[in-house]
Amino acid sequence: MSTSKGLLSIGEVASRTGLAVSAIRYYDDEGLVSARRTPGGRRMFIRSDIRRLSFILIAQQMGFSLEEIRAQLKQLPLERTPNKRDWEKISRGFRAQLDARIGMLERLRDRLDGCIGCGCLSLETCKLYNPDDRAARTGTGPRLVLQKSLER
Amino acid sequence: MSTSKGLLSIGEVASRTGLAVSAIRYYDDEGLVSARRTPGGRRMFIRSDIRRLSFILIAQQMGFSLEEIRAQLKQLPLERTPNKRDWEKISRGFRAQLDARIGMLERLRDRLDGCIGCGCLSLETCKLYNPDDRAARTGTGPRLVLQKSLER
DNA sequence: TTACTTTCTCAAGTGAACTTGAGATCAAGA
DNA sequence: TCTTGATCTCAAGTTCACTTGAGAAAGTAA
Repeated sequence: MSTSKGLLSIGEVASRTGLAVSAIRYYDDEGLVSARRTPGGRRMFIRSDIRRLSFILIAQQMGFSLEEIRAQLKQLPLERTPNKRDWEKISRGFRAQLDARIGMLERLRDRLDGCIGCGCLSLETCKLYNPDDRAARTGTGPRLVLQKSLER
Repeated sequence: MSTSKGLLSIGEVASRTGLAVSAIRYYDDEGLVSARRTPGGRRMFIRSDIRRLSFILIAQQMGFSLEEIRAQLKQLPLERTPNKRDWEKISRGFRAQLDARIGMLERLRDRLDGCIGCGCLSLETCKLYNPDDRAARTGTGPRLVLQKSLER
């Protein structure tokens, strides 16, 4: 399967990462990884692409969109194999975002304790509604007018 | 606007919750709320529907899908106005899920500290990959084969 | 009654993140 | 060389959570 240069076929990458072949092709099209090609036109991956794809998986599980992930990955060099320092740089920004997300959920939980229990849940008075939460929304969901002004 | 019976029009509910009229109609179609109708066919909401819709908003912000939210809301009575005890029941299940989600992110963060820093991120050896995370995935994303067997 | 606003239904469109299918080509073993 | 399996491209389909648009009917204020 793997050639003399240690490159990996898409099938091999798929079985090592657990991703579907179609998903990997999609990420390649979207520029989240960039596969080389054989003279015949087949994608060939370097070993560190597995790490790249793994990063995508983990980040998705945390709730990041591919767009956000793309932004993080831009810090990695495409030519040379990323080294420990490269990954550490990403890791820090990543960790910060993760902390923020955890903090948001914790604040929400705390407010929940004092709030749903009391049965109020009324928009005007309830502390559950504050811009903090709304700004942090990810993915689809009702488009609040308020949200517009909070987009960065 | 509001009739003698204290019912609310869809426009009024929209302005009180911050939701778009179209979103409220959608939730009604999906059975997340159930509006009564005037003889003319217009939706009319009872006051506790505002609380219901507020719940939907909060739950979405926490990352729950409408399907999961629907499941939680099934515990509420549709006929009578839900009382404090009704809401408390939901709140407990809700709080438990929230704790689980926070716990998951925290475990991820802890592993991240020892893992991305080291630069391994290799699927075979990396502790970042375990069924715990995969089972908890929400929304779209790569469909892992593994995930199938973990769906409940 | 007229005018105007709000709401109605139904069909179709949107964006994210892929998957599926068709038909063709590439690469490797018997 | 032949056959088989992996891979290719490109277009179209899928799910979620809605939004948009068109055309019609309901309610309300003057």
